[in-house]
Amino acid sequence: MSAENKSPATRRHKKRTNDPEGMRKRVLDVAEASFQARGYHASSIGDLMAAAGVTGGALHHHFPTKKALALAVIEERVAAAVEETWIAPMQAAGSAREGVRTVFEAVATELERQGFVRGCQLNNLAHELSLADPDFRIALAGIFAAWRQAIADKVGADQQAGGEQGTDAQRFAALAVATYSGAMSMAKTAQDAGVLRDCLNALEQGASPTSRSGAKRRRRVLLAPRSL
Amino acid sequence: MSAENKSPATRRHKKRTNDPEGMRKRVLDVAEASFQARGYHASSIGDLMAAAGVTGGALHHHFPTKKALALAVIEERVAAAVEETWIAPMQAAGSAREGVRTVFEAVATELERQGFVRGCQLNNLAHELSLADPDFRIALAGIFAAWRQAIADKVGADQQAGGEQGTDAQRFAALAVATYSGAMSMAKTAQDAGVLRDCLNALEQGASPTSRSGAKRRRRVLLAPRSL
DNA sequence: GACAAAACAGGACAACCGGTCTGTTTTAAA
DNA sequence: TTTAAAACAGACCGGTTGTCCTGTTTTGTC
Repeated sequence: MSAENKSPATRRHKKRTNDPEGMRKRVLDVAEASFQARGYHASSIGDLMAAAGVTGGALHHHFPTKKALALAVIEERVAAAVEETWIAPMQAAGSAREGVRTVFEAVATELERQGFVRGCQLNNLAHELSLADPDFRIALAGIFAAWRQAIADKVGADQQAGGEQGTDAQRFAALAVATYSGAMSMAKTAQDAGVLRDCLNALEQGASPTSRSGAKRRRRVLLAPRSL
Repeated sequence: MSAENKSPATRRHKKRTNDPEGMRKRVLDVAEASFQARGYHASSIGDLMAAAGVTGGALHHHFPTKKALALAVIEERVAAAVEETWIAPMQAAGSAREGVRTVFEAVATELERQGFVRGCQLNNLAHELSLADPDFRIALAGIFAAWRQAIADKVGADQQAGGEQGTDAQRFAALAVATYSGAMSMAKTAQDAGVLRDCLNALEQGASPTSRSGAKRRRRVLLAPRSL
């Protein structure tokens, strides 16, 4: 099966192209996709090798253990995904609330377009790996913290611009992240992205009672009387 | 305790107490705990057998496959956990918002008492198994639906009592469940239940923007949701 | 008591997992 | 050119996985 490359310029057939960066990227691509679709434990390195078209020697050269591979996926790919879909749009938004709405709607639209819901990469791995290994947990917690901080920073910017005076930035950020994460969890389980819009609407409508127009809006709630 | 020597023969037999219900319960107990602590794929049936003190034959008699065992855990234990910690307290609460607050605080207090966060059983399994098998996904989706419905029903009851007139029951329920699920996800990853209180406070403070004057509330999402 | 079915014991097994090992090729510095 | 290290190939191995199988004991029914 040789005698394929008989170009006179090439004296010997180099059937191997050393491309460490490219090979590493291919492995990370496949691992990222498989971890998302099947999870960490359900993804065998044999499957990953076959899907990426790499040999065991090559894979173990770049990632000595499966844990190292997962850690690389978390630190490089999952963090980048959160950066791309949340942090950057949030910084580019006109306000924190506008940014949250934009991301929710963009994700919902994208999910409806592609027809099925794979879930949030960060939450998927966080649930499976947080208790499995402290290194995993710390890496994942860092991404959550950066995500929340980006939203809180935007609220802080809004406040310096005169808005959001009654808002606690950290709490608002926690609520936004929690709502998104939980909504994605339900969307994945129900295979229906509609719950994302439900949550966004409920969030924007305000969670405080009777915060509708017409009457004086009373915030700060705390239910008044004990009915019943 | 009664008759050890029921047989006149001197050959010793292992005294075996046939207790199908008890053995089944023991297996479910161990499986529920292990799935919660380590997840489905990371829990081997060998470990479960050892922890429950049952043999392979016994386990296989009650649960032919690992999938059947997990399905039983989901339908019997996870559903019961949601019923106990959410649905029943919600029905017993004075109002929907009061019920949500009560549950959030109760869970946060309990987590702080025991010192670490194992996460929400439903969400843990939902993330790992929703895409793994349609049977898993449907069973888990049903629990999510019942959970949301219990909250929505309470909002409906509040509305019939004169309150919550401006609230969309379904959306409110989705938001409550999403917030709890997402907050638990962060709490598990950070091993800190404080985010539960942050989210609850943000929820009660109201997420509606302060500066928005004209409440242009839209009733329905326009995008026609594609099936799936 | 007879007897079929349920309940349980425990070994066996093939497939698979993650990791290691040795060897070969490519690269780049000296 | 020499040479050491990096990059890659591919076989190999011990342990584990989930499941199946045969056999034994208990239970319920007549």
